[in-house]
Amino acid sequence: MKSSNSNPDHDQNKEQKETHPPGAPALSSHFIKEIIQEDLRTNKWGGRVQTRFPPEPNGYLHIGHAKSICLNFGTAAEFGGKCNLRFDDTNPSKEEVEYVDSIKEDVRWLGFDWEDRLFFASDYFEQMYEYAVQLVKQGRAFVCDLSADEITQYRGTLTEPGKESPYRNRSVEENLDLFERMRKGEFPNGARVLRAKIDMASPNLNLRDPIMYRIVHAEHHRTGNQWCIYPTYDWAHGLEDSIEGITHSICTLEFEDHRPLYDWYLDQLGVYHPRQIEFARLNLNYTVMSKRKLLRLVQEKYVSGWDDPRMPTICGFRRRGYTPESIRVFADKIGVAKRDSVVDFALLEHCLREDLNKWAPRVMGVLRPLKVIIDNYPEDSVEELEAVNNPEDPAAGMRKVPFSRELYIEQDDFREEPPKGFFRLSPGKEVRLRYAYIIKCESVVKDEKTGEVKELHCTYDSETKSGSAGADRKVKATLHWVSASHAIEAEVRLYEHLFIIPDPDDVPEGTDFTANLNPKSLEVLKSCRVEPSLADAKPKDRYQFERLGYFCVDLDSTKEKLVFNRTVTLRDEWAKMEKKQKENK
RNA sequence: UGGGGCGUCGUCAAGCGGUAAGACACAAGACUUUGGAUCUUGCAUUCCCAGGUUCGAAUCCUGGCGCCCCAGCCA
Repeated sequence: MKSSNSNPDHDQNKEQKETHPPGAPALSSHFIKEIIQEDLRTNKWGGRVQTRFPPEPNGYLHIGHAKSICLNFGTAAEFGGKCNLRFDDTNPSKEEVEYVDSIKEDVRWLGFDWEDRLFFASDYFEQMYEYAVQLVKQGRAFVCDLSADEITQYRGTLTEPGKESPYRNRSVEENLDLFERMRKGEFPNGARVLRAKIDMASPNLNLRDPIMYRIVHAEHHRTGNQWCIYPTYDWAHGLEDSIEGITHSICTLEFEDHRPLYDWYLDQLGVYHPRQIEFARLNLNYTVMSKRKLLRLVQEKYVSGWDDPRMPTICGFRRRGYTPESIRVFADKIGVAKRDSVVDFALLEHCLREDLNKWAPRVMGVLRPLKVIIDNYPEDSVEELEAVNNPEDPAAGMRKVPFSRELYIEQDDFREEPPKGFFRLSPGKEVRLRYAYIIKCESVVKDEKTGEVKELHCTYDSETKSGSAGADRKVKATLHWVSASHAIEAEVRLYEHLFIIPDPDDVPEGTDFTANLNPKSLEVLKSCRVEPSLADAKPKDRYQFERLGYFCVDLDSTKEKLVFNRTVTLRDEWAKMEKKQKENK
């Protein structure tokens, strides 16, 4: 990861960098770091720290993978070590290049660099085959002719031991011959497998003569038709780690039961032997994380695709406007432990706001426009008002915003009958327009039939212009606005949690997680108005729309038609109050 | 009922025998031309439960209880 102290330039009219340099290094500690520190102290690995991120290219990466990526790349970097990007491509029937490309893009976007260490399990197929031959020669592996069903039956159950395969005691010569012929393609899919000879009575099912190779006549995205036998995960993974000289092989909890097998293979072979360490995978409330469920959301069109801004995929968060920095900080804050947990989505949003607040340029945009006419403001006059680009960063400078007689404000900022605690605009009340004047609502024009508020007639106090002597008069609220004739029309896509309840899998009998999909997770507003300084906004640019939230220019956006995604709202005390008031009724 | 893990604030999470960090969330207040940001304060007499060891236990021992994972030729 590169680090830099230079301040990115966030002037609206200049290029916005998509990513921002990482801040201070993480300081949090966890049990894996302790293991590494101890190993460094005892010089167990000759002072090396070598990790790897080993995705299977059978789907898109999600925020759970981000935790693993940050753990593997981040921890290695912290101890002066290296982390490999390795594709675990041992199952040609499920894997595709589309996925390897997206995975590389996502890891890079998160800010990590595998340098020249891009590896594929398939690069080791020949070596793995030789190791398998070695095990056969040692009498620790055999070719089994049982069918898949039979193998299942022979395996026994959680409480009963399994039975040994009738093929278990074939001679080394016969096994060698059969295994070679498996490789040559003499047998159809499923006809035979190569199995390790361990212990059919082991209480750990993984040790009941596990399968090392299966016959799969399928084209592999990298090796083509070179192979028709493919190694299983358990057989392959430790070998991959061993070949690459991994020191700490970090994986998730469900592989804890596999560690004895990982160790057994490496011990039998007498080769370099990394240490496998397991940690709890990330769960987030209000979303789902399993590849299977994510795939269903895409295939059944509940979302527009893998990069739908509501998806917990890395590309989804990217499109939504999340920053790599915020995800890295999040990964650090959630910690690493062995207990199952569900992290509050609010923490991720907190990390996002914390980052964006520092540098996102402020602009004004009105989502649901309400026309305001300043009756006592000169008809043809236009003032260019000074606006601060970012109060958190004086270096971000100022910009001009045009002000005129006809404006738009937010519909939410006006109430004909203001509820308790509402101190925005209402009939007879005063409010400040940001960077402009204090205005007073004089009258309300409504649609005769529907009663809908069409426009507001106001007057302004010319003595109260921002920055002037009379500007210090206190009013309860400051509203954002745009000049009607200068504003640019834009589409804004509003997002909420994809699911309506914290645990999407909490469903009544007979339904599934899709029953908890939030019908309001996407709302498209077509006639929003944004200030003219946004005319040159390009996809991926991020802004804070004052008082509303952070927004990101979407990939669909064009010069003619701007499209924004709401990345995250600002914290909103009033919304909270209002919600509480409603709940109390 | 076999094996492997795990149980500390609403949610994450430190703690490694010396008397419960921190973060998010929440609540109250200050400040504020973003009801944003910032600041201040509050928020586990108690660590799944019950015994025991000890001057002293969240940490050690014993016994319970609860949750997660494992019976793919997936990873």
